[in-house]
Parts: sequence; structure tokens; C-alpha cells
Amino acid sequence: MARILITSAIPYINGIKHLGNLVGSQLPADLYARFCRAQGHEVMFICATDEHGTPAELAAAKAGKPVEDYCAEMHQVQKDLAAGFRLSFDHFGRSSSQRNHKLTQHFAGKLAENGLIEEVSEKQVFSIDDNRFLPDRYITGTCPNCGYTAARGDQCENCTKQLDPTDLIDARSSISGSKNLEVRETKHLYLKQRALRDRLEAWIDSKTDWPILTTSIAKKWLNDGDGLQDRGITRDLHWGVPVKKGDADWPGMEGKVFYVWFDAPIEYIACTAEWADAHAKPESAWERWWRTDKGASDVRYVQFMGKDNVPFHTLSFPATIMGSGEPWKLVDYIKSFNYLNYDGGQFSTSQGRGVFMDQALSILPADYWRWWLLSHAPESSDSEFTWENFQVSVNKDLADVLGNLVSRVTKFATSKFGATIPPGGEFGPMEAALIADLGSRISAYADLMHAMEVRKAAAELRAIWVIGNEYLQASAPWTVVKTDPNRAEAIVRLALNLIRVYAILSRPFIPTAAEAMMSALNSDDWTWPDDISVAMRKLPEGHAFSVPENLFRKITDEERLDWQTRFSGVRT
RNA sequence: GGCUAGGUAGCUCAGCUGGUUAGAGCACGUGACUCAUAAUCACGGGGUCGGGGGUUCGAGUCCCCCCCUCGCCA
Repeated sequence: MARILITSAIPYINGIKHLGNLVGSQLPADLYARFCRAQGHEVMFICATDEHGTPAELAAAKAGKPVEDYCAEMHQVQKDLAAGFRLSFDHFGRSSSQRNHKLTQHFAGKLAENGLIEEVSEKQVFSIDDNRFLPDRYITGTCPNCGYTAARGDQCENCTKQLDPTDLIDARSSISGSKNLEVRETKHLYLKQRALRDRLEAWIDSKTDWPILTTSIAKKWLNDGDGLQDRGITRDLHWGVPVKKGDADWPGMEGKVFYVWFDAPIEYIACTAEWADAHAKPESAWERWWRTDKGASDVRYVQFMGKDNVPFHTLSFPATIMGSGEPWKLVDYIKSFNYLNYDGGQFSTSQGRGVFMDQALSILPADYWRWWLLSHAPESSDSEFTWENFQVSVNKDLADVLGNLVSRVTKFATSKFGATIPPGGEFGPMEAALIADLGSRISAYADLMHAMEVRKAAAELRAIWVIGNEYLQASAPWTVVKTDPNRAEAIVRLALNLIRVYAILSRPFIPTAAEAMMSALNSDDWTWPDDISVAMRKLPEGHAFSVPENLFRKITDEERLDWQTRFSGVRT
């Protein structure tokens, strides 16, 4: 039994995530976590909300709420949606937790001790009416280059020229519109990533088993232009982790907070501590996952994320860990995803385009989405959601191939032999062939799941479902029963056992349906079928079972057309 | 403009270091079956592997040029 630490990129607190966000990290991470648990491994599966930063402050202001209240509410919303999608986090924490405050301050203190923090004075635009410094992109004005009147402080979107906020003509705050701005001097902390560049590169180079998508992005940042740059890790904001050096105050940094991208990945660790707190466990309970000097040396740490998050996880966060000089666990494997597009364009949170998690659950149960999203996960390239494809996949794979199989087996068995496992006959050559085929396919499936080949694993699972139908068609118990009832009983006994095995194999993808199957078979034995021959004889003769409700219903053309129209426009 | 990844049957995609008649699922056609959610199973039609050169006994698979899509960056 191995110990596996799994983290999903933490979703930003601001708003409900769309299906593209879901399939890019949380959902495949859940698939892997469920698979590892099913195989009997010890798993710690962590996710949280990423709560700090300007967008959260602005969203709270727009909602007319204190930012603390806004974040607490949105955290609960996201937590409920995660539960709705059956995401099996061991803990769903918050980057605003006290645990994360302490740990973030701790890391900053260690980095300072090791000479990796530099204090830099810089000039930034301060909005007197907003009583805050403005990040460059929250300053609007007229572009001096092309005259575009809505240019941002960092770049003109019209002529793409890079700008400095002070270049803008008629600059104003995009928060309040106020032109009452002035340039003020402010001091910030920089993490000297350059000093860690060679160590980071050596570490990346040692990861020969990582996907090219991951390492190429990291190397680009290490080598492009002047190479890896030092990075500001503080901001002049109110909402965030106050800048401290461990437990001590940081002279000159009063009233400032750490930058959201500094504290967010640290939340992976802090969240595990939150988990321990929530379960009244001692410090050692979470430290054994993260501290290699306290039991984590045998932990395999896997991160899931969209490709846009790769630089932060391959460079920034490792720089924090390495720079601390303490024996924290570094990531062992990064599984990154491309983007899911929506009906010919992109999913867009800001434009409200596509299907969002709450909307998805309001029209169909989680399993339907989980199956489609995972079996079409954007692994090798971007992939595309279309309603036609969704309808066809759900109807064919879930309703016809799997759902109907469960239905035909349980109904036939009940009508001919009653609602117990029939005792007659023996398994013959057909059964032996099926069991042998099943054994090699399950082994292939497990290998793909272990390798996190999500699409291929889904295809293999589907193929495993199909051989159940093939077997039934070939053995034809509905014909055999007329002349040789004992033989028919053996066939049915095998088919019923097969459904229990399918429940185990399918649970990582479609947990709700899998549990319905297991429950219909009146069993609670989720042991992975390493010995398939034993697993196929698990349900004893006379064991009672029931006919479940249809596991999946079909999506009608009318529904598909309705949804297509309903979700074509902008979310309101 | 630079960089990444792609462009393979109507659709969604597999095809590791080049090697027998290019594969899967869906869709389509024919047949079988009737236990089942008009489900299932078998068989079949269909592709000059974006275009053009080149290397090789042999290229979807390597090299060069061009075209197109997507993303990142400047």
C-alpha cells in the first residue's frame, strides 16, 4: 500500500466555475483519488478556495458585502457544488484560514533568514478617493500611442503597446472612475528566484517522466529572455495575509499583505493542517504528508491543474519550498490539462459563456457530466464540448451500454429465478474465456488509471462494459433457459457478479451509479478485483438482490435543443 | 512577429523510438436476437493520414518549405 498526496489547483473564490475549470483540475484529481483509494492506497486529497487579491475585494464591493462575508458565502457555494459533483476531497479548505496565515508568514520568515528576500522601493499609482493603491490593470486612460480611450495601465488592448500607468493620458481609477490619483512611493518584498534558478532547473531536468506540456512551459520561463525573474510577493491591499516574518512584525511592511500567488499554493499544506484540525488530529497527522523528516519521505505527491497554472507550480511554489531550507515535500508528478472549448468558442467566466457548475447540476445528475468530461478530457490538446456529442455519449455509453446491461440482467434473472443468486450449473468454457478477458482488461484499465491517461482509461472501461453485453448475447440465457435451466442459472449467476465488479471498476468515473449497482446487488464489498476469478464468484448462491431503477435516462432531442438555446447566450 | 501544441474516415479521437492490406467509438448499411431503457450482438461500406519537396529498401511516423486552427508571449 502506497501513500498518495493529491492536490487540485485551487479555484478562485470569485464566482461559480464552469465545466472547463472543473475538467482541468478538480474532476481528474477526484478520478485519480478515487482510483487510488479503490486500490487500497492511503490517500490525502486536498482542495480549497483561493480567496485573496483584488478581484475578490472588488466582487465583494459590488455585492455590497464585507470581503470576509463575501468569501465565506462563496466558499460555501463552491463547497456545495463540489459535493454535488461528488468530488471526494478529504478537505476543502480556505486560503484565508489562520493556518495559511501562519504558514505563509512562516515561509516568508524562513526565506528572509536565508537571504532570499529583497526589499524594493517602487512608485505606484494611489487612488485617493478609493484609498488604495491601484494595480496597473485597474487604471484606465487614453493610450498615448493610438488614442484608444479605454487603455489599461499595463497595456493598450487596441494597439497592444506595453504601457506604464503614468503614460496614460487622463488616467482614472477603473474601480471608482476617480481621476484623483497620485504616484506614491511604496516598499515591497521580492523573492529572489534568480538565486534559485539553477536548483530549479536541475530539479526540473530530473523530472524525465513529466509530460512535455509541463516541462516545456517551465523551461520557457527558466530560459526565455533574461531567464527567471525575481518576483514581488507583497501588495498594498487590506484583504490577505498580513506581511510578517514568522511570528514577528516586519518593520516597514505594516499594513501590507502577501501577494495572492505567494500564499495560494502554501494553502495546499495549510489545508492539510485544516483537515487535521477539523478531525481533532495532532500536528503529526498532517506533517506526515508534508515533512520528509516527519514521515512524508514515502509519499508520492501528484498535482492536477490547467496549463495556465503550470509556471506557478513548477517554479514559484518550488522556489518557496526550496528557499525555506526546510524538508517540505516537493511535487513528484504534475498532470496538466489543456482547455475545454464550448461550441466553437471558449468557455468564459467573465462573459458568462458556456455551462457553469450550478447550471449543469440543475439539468442532469453529476455522473452524466463526469462521464462526458472525463472521457473527453483535454489531455493532448484542447477539446470541445458540443451538446450533440454530449447527448450521443451519454445515451450510448451510459444508458445503452451500461445502464441497459444492468437492467436486462437483473430483470431477466428476477423473472426466471426470483430475486436471489441462482445456484444451478457450473461455469464453463464461455465463462472461463470471459473471466480471462476481463482479467487482462482490468489490468490494462488499472495501468491507464495509474498513469492518469484519463481518456484512454475511460475507453477501456467502456470496452469492459461492452464485453458484458457480448457475453450475454453469445450465451443467450433467454434461449438456454427453455432447454437447460441449470446452464441458464450459471450464466445469470456470472452476469450478476459481473455487475458488482463493474460497480467497483466504474466508481471513480460515475460514483452515484456505481453505488446504485452495488446496492442493488445488496453488497458493500468494494475490494478491487485483483483476483478476478474470485471476484466473479463473490456473491453466494441464494444471496438476495433487487432490480434497480434505470441507472441513466436518455437525453431527448427536445432537451438537447432546449439546452443548446438556453446556454448559447450570456449567463444572467 | 516569437514560442507551444495540433491539422488522420461525416463527427470525436488512437497511432511509442519509421516496417505486413492505417485503427477505435459514434453516425451510416445489412443480418442475428428478443432478456433489456426501440436496447444488444455480428458483418460491411467509407480515409491519396493539411499541401509540396526530400532522406530511406520502406514514412501518417524523420528533414526542409508553405497553408490553416488553438493557446501563450512580446
